[in-house]
Amino acid sequence: MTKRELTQNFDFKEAEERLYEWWLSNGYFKPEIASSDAEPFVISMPPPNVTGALHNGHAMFVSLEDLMIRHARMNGKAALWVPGTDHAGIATQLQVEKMLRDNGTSREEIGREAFLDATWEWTEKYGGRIQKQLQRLGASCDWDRERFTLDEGLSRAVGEAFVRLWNDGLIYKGVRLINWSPGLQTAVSDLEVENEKIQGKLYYFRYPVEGGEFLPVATTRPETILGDTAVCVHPEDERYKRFIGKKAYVPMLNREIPIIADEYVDREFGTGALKITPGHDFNDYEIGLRHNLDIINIMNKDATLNENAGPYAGLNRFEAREKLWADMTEAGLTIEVKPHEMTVPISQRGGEIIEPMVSEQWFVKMKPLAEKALQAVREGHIRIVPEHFEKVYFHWLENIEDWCISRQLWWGHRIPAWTNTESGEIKVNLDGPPDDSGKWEQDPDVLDTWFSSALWPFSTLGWPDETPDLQRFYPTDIMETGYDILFFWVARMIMMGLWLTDQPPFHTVYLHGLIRDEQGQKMSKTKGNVIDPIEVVEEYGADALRFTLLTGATPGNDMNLAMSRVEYSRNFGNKVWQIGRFILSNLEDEEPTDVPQKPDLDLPSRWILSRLNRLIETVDRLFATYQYGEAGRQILSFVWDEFADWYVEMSKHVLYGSNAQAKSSTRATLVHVLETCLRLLHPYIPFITEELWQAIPHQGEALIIAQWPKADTSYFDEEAEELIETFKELVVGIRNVRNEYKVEPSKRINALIDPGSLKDVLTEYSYIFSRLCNVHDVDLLNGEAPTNAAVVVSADTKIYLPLAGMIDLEAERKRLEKERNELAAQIERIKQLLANENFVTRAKPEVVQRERERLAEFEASYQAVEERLSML
RNA sequence: GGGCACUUAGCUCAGCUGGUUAGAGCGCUCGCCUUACAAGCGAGAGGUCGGGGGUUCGAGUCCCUCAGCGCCCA
Repeated sequence: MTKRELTQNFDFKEAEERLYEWWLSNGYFKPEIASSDAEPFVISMPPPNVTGALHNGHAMFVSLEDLMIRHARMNGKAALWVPGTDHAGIATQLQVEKMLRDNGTSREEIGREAFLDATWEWTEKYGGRIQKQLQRLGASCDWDRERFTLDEGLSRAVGEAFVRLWNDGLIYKGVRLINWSPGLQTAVSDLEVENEKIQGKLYYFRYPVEGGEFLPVATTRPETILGDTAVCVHPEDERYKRFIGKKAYVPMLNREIPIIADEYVDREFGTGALKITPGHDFNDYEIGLRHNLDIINIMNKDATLNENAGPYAGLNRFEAREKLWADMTEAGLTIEVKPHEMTVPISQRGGEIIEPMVSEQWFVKMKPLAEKALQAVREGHIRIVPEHFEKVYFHWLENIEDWCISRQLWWGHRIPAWTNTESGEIKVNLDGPPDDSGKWEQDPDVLDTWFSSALWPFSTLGWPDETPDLQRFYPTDIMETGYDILFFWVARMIMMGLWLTDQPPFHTVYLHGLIRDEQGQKMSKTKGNVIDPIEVVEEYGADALRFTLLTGATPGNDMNLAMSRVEYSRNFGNKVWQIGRFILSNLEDEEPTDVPQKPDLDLPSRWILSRLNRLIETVDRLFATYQYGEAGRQILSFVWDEFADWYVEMSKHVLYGSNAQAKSSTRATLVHVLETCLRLLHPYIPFITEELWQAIPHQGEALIIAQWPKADTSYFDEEAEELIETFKELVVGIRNVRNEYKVEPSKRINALIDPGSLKDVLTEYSYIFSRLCNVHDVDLLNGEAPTNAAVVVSADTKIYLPLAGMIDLEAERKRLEKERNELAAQIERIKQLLANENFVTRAKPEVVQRERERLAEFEASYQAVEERLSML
């Protein structure tokens, strides 16, 4: 490949789409790019809503999962990332219903079949948008294997799962109190209900009791009085004991109900007497079951009151509350109304208040499924990162309730159950009615969308068929998603996977946090603080967004996304680009693709290669424990703070010099270090690294399939690292002096070195001073140290900077005294440490040794500063 | 009510096998267009790591406790 002239900056707008297309068309995203016997590495993408648009949660999972996939691919694995979308029952149906309303019709009007046609049209129109947006972020998933929860294969999987669970006795149909969404007109599961704290009221009133007495009762929902089937007191409550067993009369309806006793009652709350409405309250429902109470449903599907509410029929819940209370007041039955903080159940989707209602629905019996899921994590077959979410997972599964899976919607997988119109018998059958009698009616409901999502890791690979993909790529490896759907999705996948495939669907769950705005506020349209990832990509490039998300968060913790961080990430990309430009412009005709021979390496090269290989080792260690953020920061720090700021600067002396062999060796080192860094960075910032890699000398056809670097410990070079440390200390010291004495940056000054024990190396590499702190002549000190000079000290090395006419002896004394005091404090601290016998005997030997060495250095420096002070 | 996290520089956050003088970005001060980079370079200021107690030779890091803030479940 011929070298390209690099533009001044990376033109991500031009390059991103081109590179993506190129990767895609070369089949790099497919696991088949690896050798046929390669170990697979598989991630199932959390399927976004088919008609949805990209938000930061998507950007987060793409960044993380693409990083994992690219890393695995570079490690020679058969990396497979299965993409797809979710039919999102409620959300999509709501969108289509709104469209129908806007067109002056409704789903009821056009009927089920036409509605489904309209919804398919809708998904075809708006589906695909999210895929393109994922691609803009660089998602290297295998689009040939893309799936949709409602496509034919997955629908078959859903049917199969339903049948198996039914046959195993884990699915049942029953009448129970469920969460009803009056706005959506469907049942929802416990998880789809959110509890919101509100400032409500507690209503105190008098419950009429036989014999003309009254029992004081308090309630937060007076309208449910109409559905009361008992009044309950604590069995040991002296105030009310005598009422137990008597009859009470429902206010305004005069329906007769019993007064019962149950220890559930909290004597401290309200009046200590509880009205029981089993038809509209979960706690009351439980009490009702215990006491065999009647269950009266007083509401219609739209939460208006029904005929059981007598004169209040037809009113909605809130009107009924007002009217009933007014009527009771008139009847002299009310006592008082007090402000009361309470929680109300809110629909996750519709936002309206959920009504507990008795209804016939389909349920999955969860206990047997949960048992297996608990075991899998307890026994370590599945690991959750970060670990503390395991506790959350345990707690939820240990207290799990049955899952209401039927939805009174049309968009979704229709329940494959048939009811005999004559006998009422229920049969589950996948392909049409159980027989041709014409007496079977299919259940009108569809399944909760999460039911199909729960099968995702294996249904996308072909289950229930034993396809080659299922055999090779299942179980998958990592499930990466947000902690907010741990119960909704992750736990259910684990349960279904274990039950239906006898295997954990993945061995690791990696949970990321939520993305908030810079102030830590949740992003919302109403607050107007939403950051659109696509806009960020357009302004700063996909790499910048990815790098920010990857290095700005730790597993399981929320992240506050600040645009200043995105900008910084973009700047880092630019820094990498500029290093590339510098190296390319200094290669002349050389095309080094190997590291130079070790004997040819100069000190700076030995140093940077040692640092590079340590970096690789560190990054590998961090990757092994999923610490991608820390790994990314380490790479940045190496590239910017060590490679660019020091090695590249030092290399200029050689590159601009005349020693051909030294030039060659330095060029090779520059290319090698950059090329290795590009490989390390590729999973983070795939676009700019691929573009740059193609431009510099390299082996292989594409960075995306290049080998992940391996640390070569033979490059570890403690001596070089210590020497360069000393150089850096001296250089910073000289720059500091220049700054303090306000020496013009452009002015070249001279230096006299008293090299102490480092004579040879300081002499050989004295150019470092001239190049990095603009020092003109660097000479060895001959004889007496000059008086009119500032001094920089590191251990037994001293550098004098004769600044004729600029040195204020008093200022120099102060500067050195400050330094002396700091050194003295350090020496004192270490001496105390070493005087502590416990430290010397119990601390690790290398720690003690290190402290001894440091003490020696500090003492040498101290002595030098002291000497200098005495001369001034 | 139960459970789980969090509290580190002015702001936003790293710091996961306990071990140099606790780091970064933004912001702030001073100085620089030094032929890869002003999306940059150089030099700085700024923190008793929420309070208290404990374990340890040694604690931002482990344990207990209190406080504050947040999330999940009921």
